[in-house]
Order: sequence, then C-alpha cells, then structure tokens
Amino acid sequence: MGCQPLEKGKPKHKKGLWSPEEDNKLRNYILKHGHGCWSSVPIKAGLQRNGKSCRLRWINYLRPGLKRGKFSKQEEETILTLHHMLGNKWSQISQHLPGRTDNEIKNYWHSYLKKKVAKAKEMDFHNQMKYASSSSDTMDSSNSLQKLATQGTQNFNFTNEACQSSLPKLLFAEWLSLDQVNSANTVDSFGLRNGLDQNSTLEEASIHDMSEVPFGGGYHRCLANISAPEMFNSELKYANEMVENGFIHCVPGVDLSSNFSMSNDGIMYI
DNA sequence: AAGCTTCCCAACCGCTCTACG
DNA sequence: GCGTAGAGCGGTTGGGAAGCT
Repeated sequence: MGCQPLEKGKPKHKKGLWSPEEDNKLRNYILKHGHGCWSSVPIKAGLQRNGKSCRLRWINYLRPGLKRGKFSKQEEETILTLHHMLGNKWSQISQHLPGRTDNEIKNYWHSYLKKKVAKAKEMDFHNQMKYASSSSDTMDSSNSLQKLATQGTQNFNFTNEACQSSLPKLLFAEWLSLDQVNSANTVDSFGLRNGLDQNSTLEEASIHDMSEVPFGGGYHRCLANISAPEMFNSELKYANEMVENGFIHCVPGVDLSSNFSMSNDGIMYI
C-alpha cells in the first residue's frame, strides 16, 4: 500500500520458470532489504518479473524455513481435518503446517488427498448399503422416521461440499464435535480455535441442546441452536434444502436463520 | 526404444479485499 | 464517498517427469 506505481511503462515481464540467477537476485535482495512493496522489488532487484511473480516465488520457494519433500502422515491428517472444517481455505490450513505453503497443500490435495477421500467415501457408501440391507428386516416402527430420513438423504441431490467429502457430514455442527466443544476452552493440538471463523469464537456460540440425529446412514451428534451465524451458514443452507425436500419439518413462515433446534426424532423445531 | 498417457508441481490468472489519496 | 493500486487468495494451466504399452 502506498507504493509508487513503479511498474507502469514496463509492459514486458518475463514469465515461466525461474532461473537460479533470478532466484539468487531475489533472495539476496529480500534478505538484505526485506520485500517492502512487492511491485518495486523486481526493479530494485534487477529482475524482469512483475511484483506478483516475485512475491509468489519468495513465498512458495525461496522463503527460509520451507519444508520440502513428502508430507508426513500427521501432516496429511491435519490437512484432512482442517479441510473438512474449513474447506478450500488453503492459506488458513497452511498456517497450521509450519514450513508448508498454501500452494503446496493445494497441490497435494488435488493430486493425492482428494482421490484418497473419494475412495474412502465410496467404501463408506458400500458399507452403509450393506448395513441397510442387512438390518432392514429387523427395523421396528420407532426407527421408521430415522430410516426415512436416512433414505431421504441418500437420495437427495446434495450439491455442496458435503457430498464431495467422504468424512461424515455433521448437520449444524460439522466442525464442532462434542469433544471439541468440551475442550473448547483449552488449546487443542491443531489450534482449532484459530480455525474457526475469525469473527466468531466458541464463546459467541451459545449451544443449548445436543442430540443425535439420523443422517446419511449413521447417527451423528448434533448441536442445535448454534447462534453464531458464521458458524452455521453453510449448515443453514443445507437445512433449508432439507426443509424444502421434506426431510425436516419446521413451522411455516419462520426464518430458519433466526433460531432452530432439532429433537431426537430428527424433526426440526423453531 | 519409442510413443503415449498420467501425474505432479511451479507458476499464472482473475478475483476480492483493503489501504490510501 | 469514490477511484485506484497493491496484496493476498483460490482456481487453473502448462510443461517436465515418470510410468505404461
């Protein structure tokens, strides 16, 4: 900010892979002077690149402390957990993985983890189908609503991220399991509190009720009446879709976003 | 060995947000 | 309040490497 438009009148910038000489120029300049205003870096460092390209090269490759090479099992699990909670917020995810860049994590996700998750999801689906067919004969009437909801969600065409992930979808509380809530006032290993929306904290989220609801073939602990809007906007959209499709019932004319809760029988109450 | 396909990763592109004049 | 420019982010692409036929 506040930088002079130094790049005006310099339309030709080199593109493509960086040469070792270019790397040296950039590294030496930044280590000596700091990057300051990125748009002025290439000129001062004697590079035929634009500031944006220099910034990216520094962040993703030249910056000290970068970890290269294969991701560890623990890093992989961290990525999976945080991606499930945050979605494609690569920069936020990278903050929890020292030495890894958002670009690296993003590439790793697209080239490896995404497929792994898809495969796991497929296996999970087959297991659910297997379980459903073997237990249907013994199901009593008290379970019929749950079965209905379960079948309904399986047939429902979810278009959001929930159906792209193999990890279990937790209605209303995708990223707030009971355990996380219980440990919310302590620091967790991933710094999950930081992973929550920056504008909302657990303290801001009032949690009045917990229940189990049938969903996607399994029972998930579910928080109701989460009042921090940032925390459940995606779930709210999800809930609206379920209401529209008749899987959840609510009092007509009431704005779902104002408040909601869910009882053990899977019916939403406003 | 040669040609083809797939995978991986570095880099680019376009968009949004923010600070400044 | 508005326009402009820089910073940052996520999606996408291009090219080289590796694997396969």
